[in-house]
Amino acid sequence: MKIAKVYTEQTTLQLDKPFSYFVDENINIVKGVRVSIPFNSYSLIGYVEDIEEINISREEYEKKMGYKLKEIKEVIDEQPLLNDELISLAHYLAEYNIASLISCYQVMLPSSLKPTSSNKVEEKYFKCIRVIDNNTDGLSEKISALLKSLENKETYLRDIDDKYSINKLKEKGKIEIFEKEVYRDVNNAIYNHLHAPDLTIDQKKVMNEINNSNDQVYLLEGVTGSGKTEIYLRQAEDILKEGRNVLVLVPEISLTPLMIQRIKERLDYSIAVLHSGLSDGEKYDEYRRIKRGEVRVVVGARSAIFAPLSNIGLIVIDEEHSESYKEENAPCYKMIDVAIKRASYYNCKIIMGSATPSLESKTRAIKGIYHQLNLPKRINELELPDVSIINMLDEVKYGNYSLLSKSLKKSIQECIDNNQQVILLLNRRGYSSSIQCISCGYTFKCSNCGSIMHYHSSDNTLKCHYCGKKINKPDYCPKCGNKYLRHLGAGSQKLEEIIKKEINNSKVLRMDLDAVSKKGSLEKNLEDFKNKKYNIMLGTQIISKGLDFDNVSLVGVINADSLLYNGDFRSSEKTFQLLTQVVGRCGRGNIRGKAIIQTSSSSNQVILMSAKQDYSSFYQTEMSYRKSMLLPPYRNLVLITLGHKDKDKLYEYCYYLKEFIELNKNDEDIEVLGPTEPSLSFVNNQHRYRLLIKYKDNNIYELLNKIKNEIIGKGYFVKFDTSPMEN
DNA sequence: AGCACGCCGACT
DNA sequence: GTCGGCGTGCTC
Repeated sequence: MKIAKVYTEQTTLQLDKPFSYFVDENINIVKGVRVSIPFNSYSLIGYVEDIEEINISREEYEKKMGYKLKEIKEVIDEQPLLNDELISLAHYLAEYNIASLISCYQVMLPSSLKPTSSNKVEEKYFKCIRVIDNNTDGLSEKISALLKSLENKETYLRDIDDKYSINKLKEKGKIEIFEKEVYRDVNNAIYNHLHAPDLTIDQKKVMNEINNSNDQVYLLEGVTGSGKTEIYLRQAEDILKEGRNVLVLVPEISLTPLMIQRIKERLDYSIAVLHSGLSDGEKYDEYRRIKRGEVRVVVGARSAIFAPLSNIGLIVIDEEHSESYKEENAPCYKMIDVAIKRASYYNCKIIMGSATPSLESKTRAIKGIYHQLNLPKRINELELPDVSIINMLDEVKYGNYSLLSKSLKKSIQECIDNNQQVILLLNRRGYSSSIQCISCGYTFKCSNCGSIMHYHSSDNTLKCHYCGKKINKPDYCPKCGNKYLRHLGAGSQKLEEIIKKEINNSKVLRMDLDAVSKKGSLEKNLEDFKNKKYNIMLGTQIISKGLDFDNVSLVGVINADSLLYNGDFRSSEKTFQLLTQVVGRCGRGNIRGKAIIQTSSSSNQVILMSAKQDYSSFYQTEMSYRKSMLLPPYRNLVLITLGHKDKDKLYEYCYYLKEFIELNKNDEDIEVLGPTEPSLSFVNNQHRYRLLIKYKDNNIYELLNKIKNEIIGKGYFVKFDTSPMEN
């Protein structure tokens, strides 16, 4: 008798175990496919983890196990969805991130192949013509010419205008029309081939260092515009020549077109793209092209790390420090961890580059876990932009309440008058933010722990997301008594209006989420900006990375403070990275770039250091802060988010759980903080609280699994994050 | 998670 | 009497 061990599509940890189903002898089934199954009183999609051959009867098995077996209703796939490497990767993901196995399979697969009941995508077919008899006897001149033109190849019916003659040929049995599968083509642009530029001395040194080393992970630290991409391209070229494949990760969907262009201009190998901006159909097709071995290079955002590419010879991770490499939903994986796992399987190198490496990665490089590489200078001896800092408090003092300082306004106008282009960064934090006194720049800090407090409009309070302290929002600034308290983070539409009104000849391109989410519009917008259809690009963080326009000579940062005061221990790091990146967007052509940073904290060290692009000072300063506060990378964190519709009950349970952890921890170095309210404290009709575990080098997984088992079945929503980016 | 079952209050 | 609120328990 055959038994299928099936995981249901339900991602809850409570159901994170296989259920046995009876498999009829006549059913063709292999492990690793999706099936339709009856479950409890309803019907679900399941994933067949294993098929077992058992030599007792169904009745005996049922008696022994104490439950009735149900039968698989339908087998959905013929072939396994994933190969052995990716199956074991799913198990690793589940274990490492304390997530259900099925949720791991679901993030790894494109939605059309996910084991869930939601939408299905089908292959796309075009009608295609094939000649079966090329004898032209008795045909008119026109029709025989057509038949000749169709010979020895397959022609899409839609490419033939003369449908009448085609029908004639078909009637006479000269041709047949069949359905041919076509891929939905997502990156069909063709670029002119470019020759490789000469390498700088630094670049040569880096290339040699990689080629002569057997280390696995390389951290390529290079200032903006230092030619990191050239290193990726050269390394990729060598690997592709050897016959091995290359996986390239970029932080945002918006950077894929540019990366693909760079690769296509230089390397003549087939490329696939994978990111969430593709339609389900496109993703399905790209996925299968990769799986069938039809592509050599895959470019994509975070989830592309699960591309079914085999024989990987190199993984490139651009802008290594990027937050977007962290998945915030279960399984809350860190892409870099997955990359390292896959690289060890294929025994290949990972090259990750950044101008501002994350503290974790830099620390690993210093310890020698990663191999440090440096590109300290911009190529062509280009100078870094000239950066000035504008104190917005002074502007207010002199009666300018606008979002634009006089100096920035003047520079924008100059730039436009000289036919050059401007990038303006407007930082905005969506749901909750801090508030700041417009007059003295005071921001509210928690009196318990010194963290920045968040404003919550629902009950007009300020809350500390670290220790949980909550106060009512004061009406006046406690420092200077001013009653104008401004929310950090103003809208991009407002700024667009101001610019249109105050700057002559401005042609503004607004790049916010709406502009990017619409399919194809991003590429078009970037292209239009490159072709100077616009002279000002205004946007949020998406414009800070990777963009490379020769004609941009001015970068303006509207409000450098908004990230700084978002109440997270990584806020300094994020601010430094963002400012350094965005300043690096200008002065990449022949003109020396200029950057203007507007801030209400003009003496803030982080802002001053990013203006100087001084990564090493920043690293020193921030590390000593992290050390004194016992924060990563000196400590590891685990964030447990719990949810329930009854807020009081949830709060009480959080305290119970905190106690539970205290009792079960086997090491004094393990500390539990909270419960605290997350910035999104009410989701899907559920309240949320979080507990934060801090630990040093202990093996925490035994404890985490105990916690998991304690929570399971109590009716609470739970999410584990073993490498949280925030607190 | 999602569904059935069951126990209680307030309606025609 | 019976409709529907949600707490509880189970899923091969």
